[in-house]
This record gives sequence, C-alpha cells and structure tokens, in this order.
Amino acid sequence: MSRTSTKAAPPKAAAAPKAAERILATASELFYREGARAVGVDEIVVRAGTTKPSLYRAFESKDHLIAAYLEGRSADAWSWFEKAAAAHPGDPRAQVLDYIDALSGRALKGGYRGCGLSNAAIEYPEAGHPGRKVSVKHKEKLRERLRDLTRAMGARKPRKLADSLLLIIEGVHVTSQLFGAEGPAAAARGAAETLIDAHMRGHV
Amino acid sequence: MSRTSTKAAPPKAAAAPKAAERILATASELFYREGARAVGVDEIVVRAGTTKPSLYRAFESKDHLIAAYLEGRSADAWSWFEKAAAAHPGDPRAQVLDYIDALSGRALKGGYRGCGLSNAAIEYPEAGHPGRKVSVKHKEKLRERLRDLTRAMGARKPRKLADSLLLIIEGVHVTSQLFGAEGPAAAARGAAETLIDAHMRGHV
DNA sequence: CTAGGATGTGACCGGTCGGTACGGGGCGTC
DNA sequence: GACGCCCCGTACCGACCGGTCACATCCTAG
Repeated sequence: MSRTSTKAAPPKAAAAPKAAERILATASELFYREGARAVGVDEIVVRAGTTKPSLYRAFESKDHLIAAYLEGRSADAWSWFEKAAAAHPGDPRAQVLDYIDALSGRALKGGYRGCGLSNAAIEYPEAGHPGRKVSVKHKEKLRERLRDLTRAMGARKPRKLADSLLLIIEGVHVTSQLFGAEGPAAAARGAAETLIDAHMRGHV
Repeated sequence: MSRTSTKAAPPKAAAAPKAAERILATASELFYREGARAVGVDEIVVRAGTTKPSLYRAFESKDHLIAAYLEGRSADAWSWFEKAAAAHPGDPRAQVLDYIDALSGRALKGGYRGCGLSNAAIEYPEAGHPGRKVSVKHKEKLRERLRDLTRAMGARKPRKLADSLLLIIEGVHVTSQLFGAEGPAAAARGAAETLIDAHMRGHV
C-alpha cells in the first residue's frame, strides 16, 4: 500500500472495516450450513466476536445480510463457471460438462448443503425478499449462460437442452442433501452427456 | 349421523377428534405455502379455530406436527405415482413419463411451491429431525421405485437411469419455484424420454 | 495535542417463539 | 340428578427473535 497523491487520500467510499467482514463471513458459513432462518443475529455476532450494533451499522437488516451472503455465493458460483469455461476454450460441450462435474464432485463430499441460492429461495418464498431477488437473478442468468453454451454447441434446440441441463444441475443440488455421498449426483455427468449428444444428433 | 349398535359403540382407539384434524389440515397448508420454519404454532391454532393445548395434545411437538404433515405429503405423492402406474399397466416407460408429466403440469401452475418433502429437508438439515426422517425415507423409496421401473423397461443400466430421472424430478421441484410458469419444467418430459431412449439403445 | 468520525460495548425494547398448568364444561350412563 | 369421562380453552411461562439506544473507546488526520 503506497501513499497515493498528496491531496484527497481516499476519494471513494471507505471500504468495509474488519468487523463487517467478519460478520459477513460468519453469517455466510452459518446460513449455508444451517439455513438462514435457523440462524439468529445474536449467534452470528457472538461467533464473529462482535455485537449487534456493528451488524446493523453495516447491514440494514437481517434480510439484507442474507442478500449479501447470497451475492457472495453467486460470485463463487460464477467463478466456478468461468473456471470450467477457461479450461476448455472453444469447446462449450466440455465447458458445461466440466461445470457439472465440479458440481457433483463437491456434492459427493460430506458437509455439502446444496446451492445456497436455491436453498434460500425455498426458505423465503415471498417475492419481495431481498435475498430471494438475488437468487432469482442468479438463476435467470445461469439459464442464459447455459443457453449461450448450447447455442455455441450448435444444438438443434438450444433452449430446451439448456433447460434440461438446468434440471440436472438443480437436481444435483437437492438430491445430494437427501442422499449424501451415495446419491444420484454421480449420474449427473453421464446424463448431461446423453442429453447433449441426443440434441446434437437431432434425436429430440 | 344415525345411532350405531346398542353395545360397544367404539371398540378401537377413538379416532382423532375434529380439532386435531383441523390443526393438521391448517398446518399442512401453511407449512407448504410459507415453509415450516416460517409458521408459528400460534398462527396455526388461530387459523384452525382452536388453541395450543389442543395442538400439543394431538402432537407431541411442532417438529412432530411437521412430520405428520410430511407423511400426508408422502401419501399424496404415492397416490400420484400409483395413478400414473395404473394408467399404463405393463408399460413402465409410459408410467414414469406420465408421472413426470403430472409433476411438471402442476409445477407450471401458479402457487406451486415444489415438493414439500424436499423443501422440508432443506429447511431442516439436522439428521435427527423427525420431519427430515420422513423426507429421506420417502425419497429413498422413490429411488427404489424408479429403479424397479427402469429394470422393468429392460434398461442397460437401470440404476443409473433411475438416478438420472430422479435428478430431473428434483430439478422440476426447485426450478419451478425459481422461474414460475415459464420455467424449465416444461423440458422435463422430453429430457426423460431422451434419457430413457438412450439407455434402451445402449447409448450410455 | 487535539478534534472528529468511525467502531466497539452493554443494556434494553416490544413482540413472538415453542410449550405447559390448570380449571371448567358437554355428554352419556346409572 | 349425580357421577365420571373426555375434550377443550384461559392464562401463563422463560427464552429468544430482530432491532435500537446512549455511551466508551480507538484511530487518524491536522
């Protein structure tokens, strides 16, 4: 961190201080593991080594803290997505397969609790909830990105194939929570391959 | 209501009286629509036109009331399943397709909130929760039934096909909550057909 | 050294959570 | 009419919910 210019040291809004970061990190772990509704703000601040006013200075409500947590989850998911894309440049089929592979790989490990975004949408069905909005936006964008990929493959019905893959992906998320390591997630990649190949051959 | 016989009117244990039934019915609707964690016992008893002691006389705790609600959901799901089976005797492919069709049909209507059993498992990740046990048992049985069907089809890899179909089914449940009527559920039947046909041809 | 702003602190708010003790009241039976 | 049985509702419990207050403390810029 070097000194910048002599005048106007921090031009933009100050970055979040440490307490707020710890709160978000702690809340993210707790929300993911136990579900947002099951976790109280008291537990969050105690485990973050701080207190409630610090929480409410950084986040206007618990619901907005949930939204911030989900924004983080969304960013993580996109980084996985981009990583899979970067691993197979110009090969959309391998990209989506790699993404699904990574997904079911994590799903088959212990402690997996599915997709935080999907879980939150289930916990908060009310349309206006700030967290739910983040989830819905993320999933809509994912649907779009999947369509981009299936179009790039040259699939006959790219939208239908993308939706089919999305069903598989969400299926992985929930079944892994129900069945654990022996769950159907292991079948995800194979199913995705079959679906893609059938669409490429026009067998749909 | 006519008089029954003169002697020994109710020989077996008395059936649940009206209050308990109203509580279960009200709770079931509320739990499904808003999520079990979001609904308090006070709201349940008020809307059922009764009071808390009546609830706790019939159910030993809220968690057990949730379990009772999920038992009902499970029974409903099996009746849909059996209906699809009965509609196509001796044709397991048509049976499973019909079931998925019925599922996505409901999913594309308004007010759909997915599978109550899956939702509850997401809301209550703790292994010991009585409601979660009902959900897990149901889903394991569903996986078995699906395997029976794919075996009856003569699929090359019946377990893998069954798991693939289960991924689709659970995918329908969650995506319908995220996307509403325009969601990917409409692609479910087609995807299932493609998967089944590929497995029958041995293209897996 | 001083002044200001951002941060941490403990106490506290009304409301709701799941759960319970207890006392009446309807009804068929003698 | 008195009894016993079963079912129900009134009132209440301690704990915790999300959220706020006034105040102590610290860091940093000047």
